[in-house]
Amino acid sequence: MRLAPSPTGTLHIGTARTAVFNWLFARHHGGQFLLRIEDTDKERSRADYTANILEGLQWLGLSWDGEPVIQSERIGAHRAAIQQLLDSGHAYRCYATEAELTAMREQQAASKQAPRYDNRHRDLSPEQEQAFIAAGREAVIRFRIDDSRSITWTDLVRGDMRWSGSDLGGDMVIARRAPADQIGDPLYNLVVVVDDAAMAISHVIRGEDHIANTAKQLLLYEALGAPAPVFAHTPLILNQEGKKLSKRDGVTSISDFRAMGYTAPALANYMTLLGWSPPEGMGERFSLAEAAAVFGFERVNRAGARFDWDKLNWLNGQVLREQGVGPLLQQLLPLWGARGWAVPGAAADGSTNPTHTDQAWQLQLVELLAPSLTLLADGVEQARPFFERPEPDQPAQQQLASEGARPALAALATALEGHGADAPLDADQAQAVLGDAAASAGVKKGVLMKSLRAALLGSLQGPDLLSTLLLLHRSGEALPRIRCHL
RNA sequence: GCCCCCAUCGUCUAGAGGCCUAGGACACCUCCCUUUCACGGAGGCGACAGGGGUUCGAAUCCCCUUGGGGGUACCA
Repeated sequence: MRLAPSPTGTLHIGTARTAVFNWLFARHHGGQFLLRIEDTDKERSRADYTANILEGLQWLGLSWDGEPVIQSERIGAHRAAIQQLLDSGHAYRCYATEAELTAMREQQAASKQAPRYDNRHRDLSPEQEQAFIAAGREAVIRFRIDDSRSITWTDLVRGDMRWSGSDLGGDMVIARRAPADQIGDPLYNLVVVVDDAAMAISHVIRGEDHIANTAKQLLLYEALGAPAPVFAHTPLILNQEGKKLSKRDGVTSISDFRAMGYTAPALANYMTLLGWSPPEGMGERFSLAEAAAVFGFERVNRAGARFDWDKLNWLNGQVLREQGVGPLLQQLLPLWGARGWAVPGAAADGSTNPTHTDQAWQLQLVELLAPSLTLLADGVEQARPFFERPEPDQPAQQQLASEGARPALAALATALEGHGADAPLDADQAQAVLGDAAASAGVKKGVLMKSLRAALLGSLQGPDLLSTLLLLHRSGEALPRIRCHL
């Protein structure tokens, strides 16, 4: 198997999904998963894109075998193959100019005909060729496509496929324009076939958008005398409108998903689910390794699948929680650190709160926050009020200004002082303190709780209040936050 | 225009002629848990595009229609 991305952009989710299927199939059968960087389009290829693609695959856990093949380094083999096709009469030079071809297409369009090369230079006499050359014309190299040919193959996803040679658009260009005594830059279809053959690829697994290329490539394999691989054309990932997902659809790069806080297991899981369904009883939450154990094209769907953020989000939340608070804390720590939180001697206000660097305290905080996380980044914003004193939002301000709020908080402050500002506080004790405060202030406990939440978090929504109180009390923040609203 | 492909809840899908009163997941709604939100638990809403065949019997097979998608480069 192989993945053959072209470094003309960052690792796209469609490419990544193709990689997933290749990887799954390779691992399932104990085959090899190779990489080939298709950088023959010098205009658009960039080294940083190659780096981005490799990084993305690595991050997703799609390990490949051996060193990636750099296609541009194989130009010798490509030229040799073209020479072979020229020698065997499968290919020839076409001297038609850009302008001539454009005119031809316009004429075809005007008469409502399918645009195609009319094979005008297929059987030029040596004299005619000399005339073109003498006139200073350069030539592309075209591969003969017999209109009467029928091309068939059995696709692992789509079953028996049949293509007519006459629907391939005429003799195809396999080398760019160049002086007639040279071979110009080899083009995609030729290069893919030469490289796949050289790499001994047995199964070509790629997107549905390559189906038409398959017919052309099969003809090339035949002319080159190379055995053709088995093909599997997977359905495409569609956008909300049901069209092929493209860069224009916003977030489509693996690196973007990563930056947004999506985890590799969730993304890989989701991409696998887009077009493949696990066997009965397996559930929808699985690792790549688990999927590889049972993967096969029998369970790959034929219709395109729309990308759905809701489900990805759900999966990501699942993954975040399933790993447990320890690993979750380890992932959060760098993000917190970037904000100056939980870093010894680098608290946001310049001071140091020793409790913030206490691991037991941190673990409790993560445990408190975990249920509400969708993205890892949520664990930053939601942790904020535990490291920085929050500015109450509108609803919280209203609550704090409401009747009963101040007496309730005053009573609570007193009760807390009575317990001891520095004395350890456990859940039972906190409940007792809360009960006492409500009673002595003569307010309903609901009022007290709501007001306390507003004072502590600056918001009427948030994690479990009792645990929040406990955590903030330990960091010495509970009492000050209550007092400042008195 | 031409060629090819596809078609089950809003979305992703299960279903390979009787196990289907069409199953699951996400989303949505209700309830429970919880003096908030979320998590979790229990329910609910919700689909075989249409029309012809074949068959004792069709979501499953065939044909047509409709709809959607992909391709049609001297890009990959």
